[in-house]
Amino acid sequence: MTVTIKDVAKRAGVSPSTVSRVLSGHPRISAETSRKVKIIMEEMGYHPNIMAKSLVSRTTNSICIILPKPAEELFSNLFFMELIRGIVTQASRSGYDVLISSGATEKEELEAVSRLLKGRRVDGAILLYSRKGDAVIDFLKEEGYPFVLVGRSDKYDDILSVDTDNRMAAYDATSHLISMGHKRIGFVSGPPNLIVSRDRLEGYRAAMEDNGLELKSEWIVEGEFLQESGYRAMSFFMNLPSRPTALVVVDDIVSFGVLRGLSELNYSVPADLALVSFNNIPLSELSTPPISSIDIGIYQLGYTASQILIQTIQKQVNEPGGTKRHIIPHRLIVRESSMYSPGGK
Amino acid sequence: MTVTIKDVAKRAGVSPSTVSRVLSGHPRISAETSRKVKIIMEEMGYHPNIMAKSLVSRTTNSICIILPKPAEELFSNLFFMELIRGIVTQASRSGYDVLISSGATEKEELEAVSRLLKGRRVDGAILLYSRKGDAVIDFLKEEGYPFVLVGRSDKYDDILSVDTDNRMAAYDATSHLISMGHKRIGFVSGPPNLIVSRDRLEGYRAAMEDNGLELKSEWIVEGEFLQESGYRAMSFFMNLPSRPTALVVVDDIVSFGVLRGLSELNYSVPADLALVSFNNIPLSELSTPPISSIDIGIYQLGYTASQILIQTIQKQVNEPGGTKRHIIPHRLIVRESSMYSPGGK
DNA sequence: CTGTTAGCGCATTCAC
DNA sequence: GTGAATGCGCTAACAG
Repeated sequence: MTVTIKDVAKRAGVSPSTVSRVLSGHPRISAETSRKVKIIMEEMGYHPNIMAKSLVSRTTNSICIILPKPAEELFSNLFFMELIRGIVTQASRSGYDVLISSGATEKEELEAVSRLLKGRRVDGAILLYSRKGDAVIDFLKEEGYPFVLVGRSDKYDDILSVDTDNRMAAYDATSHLISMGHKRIGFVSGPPNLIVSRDRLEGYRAAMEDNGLELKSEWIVEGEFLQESGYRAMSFFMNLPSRPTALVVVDDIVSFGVLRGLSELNYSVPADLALVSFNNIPLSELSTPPISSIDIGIYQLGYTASQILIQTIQKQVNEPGGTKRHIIPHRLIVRESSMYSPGGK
Repeated sequence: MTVTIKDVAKRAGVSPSTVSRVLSGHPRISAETSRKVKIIMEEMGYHPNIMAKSLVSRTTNSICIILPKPAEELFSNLFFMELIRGIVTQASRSGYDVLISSGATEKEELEAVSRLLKGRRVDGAILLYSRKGDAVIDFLKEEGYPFVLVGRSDKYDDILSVDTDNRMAAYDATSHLISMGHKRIGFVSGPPNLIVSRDRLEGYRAAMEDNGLELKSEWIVEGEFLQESGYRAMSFFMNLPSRPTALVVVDDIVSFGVLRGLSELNYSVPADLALVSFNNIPLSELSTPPISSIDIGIYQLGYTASQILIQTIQKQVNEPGGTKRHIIPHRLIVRESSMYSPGGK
């Protein structure tokens, strides 16, 4: 049923090697033979067997994406799909296929990665998250497989990664609120075991300190990347004796919860509480009021991750001089949720 | 560097065939040999080469997902990611890998599918959309490759597919509005070349007719699966001499645009215009007001698609008696956007 | 320029 | 029960 090189060769009256040479665009081949073989391949509907090719070339022309397991519902959907789009687009352009993998537990995740890399099904991997003390990173680094991390590792400084400068992004977001005249600014954070939560919190702290503003621990709450987290935080914040007039929120989705919470408590945004969050998902401009957000270029993050991974794979050699950590620039999109100066200015 | 069966065999003092037999759980093998070999495999860190395995077994244990090319921004993100999650989860459980593919144009898409299937890199494919007259479907059907369509084909009745009963779903949504006392009901549709748009429109029409309600062509607008479509539709609808009091909207995302449009025109939902839409994305309950929506079980759609594809692949034989079209049940989630009866009831 | 040979790592015949 | 041989489809040396 399947048409092989051998079949084509027989039909064309040449040797299999010749056909193979035509396929790979070998230089030392007569133009006429090449043309003839190509026509016959077309006629017979020849398609190279990718597996056989990989087996002998010891390279698969494909990479894999490791989806994190947890139930980060909303966050995952919007954020990861955009990331995946970037990765798949770039990989396609470079002639690479993308394999998606996930595991129910961290152990399963590791098994999947191990099977894929050690079984030589893929040439490299992209990790879409950065937890504290991640076993998958340890494995990949130890075994020396090409991989890139979207995010930052707290353990290793010398691994390939693509990231937002989250510290600076949070600094910028906070500074914006300060420049609007806010002095009491709170922070709604994400899960403390994610590096991104910690980096953003740190940036917020730095901005507050640099501007000589008070930093109250009760103005900082931790939660998930879920709207519920923002929702719950509100009943807490608004009952504080000295409540903040503005909030930096770790993710747009959480902001949606914040908005809902405030509306139920009959507070209005931005008059009672101004808001800036992160990621600038498309829906943040559709909420009432539209949310100010730091755009981190998610698609670009994915696109770049794929690019540097494939470069690394093709280079073989790990040149020690290369940049390991790639930063995608962010920018603040100011919308209605932060357009208010307290103190009646 | 790589450990092969041969290496293990040499170290264990047995033949490669024996090791292979242990690997595949062959029955005629002495318990002791089996144990010994397994230990050595563990010690040496043996991992089967997936490519070599596929080459000889003529099966890859992987399937591919074809992402549609267009820029269906929001729709894609939320909807497809959920679908993918369902597919990947089920495939993993069945021991299958999932490959994601897309093309910039329909031609590229076809090339990718062809390369993957004909090149024997995957055993089957899942199509995530259903356009009118899709060339990819023609190809897959003609060549006899296992595939399943998430959606419905207008051309073939006998292909494997997983779908919502969109006609009935729209009928239900419309009936709900009618039962609330609405008589002038409009419909905001999606791209007319997508089957889903047409099915939902048809269900709306049927419900209107069955209830003896007038069906005005100016109450129906077509657009994209984007919030802009809903936004634009509003300035049109609300300027109609006899404007509808309720709307069935083809997708939640479009409803977001509708809400924004109405709020800018100073109309309120549901008092001035009641709303029901489809897909029940997580954010539909977060908007103000929360949107009534038909939940179509997106994750389930993906999960089922993967399941029947893999079943088909493993069965080899296409038993003619089997069900080709699988319907995932939907249900209406009533929220504030439709909780209003016109005429002051 | 072209043909011959020898594997890539594995599974599946056969023999014994 | 186990070992030896053969081939999956292809590429990469070798020779000419």
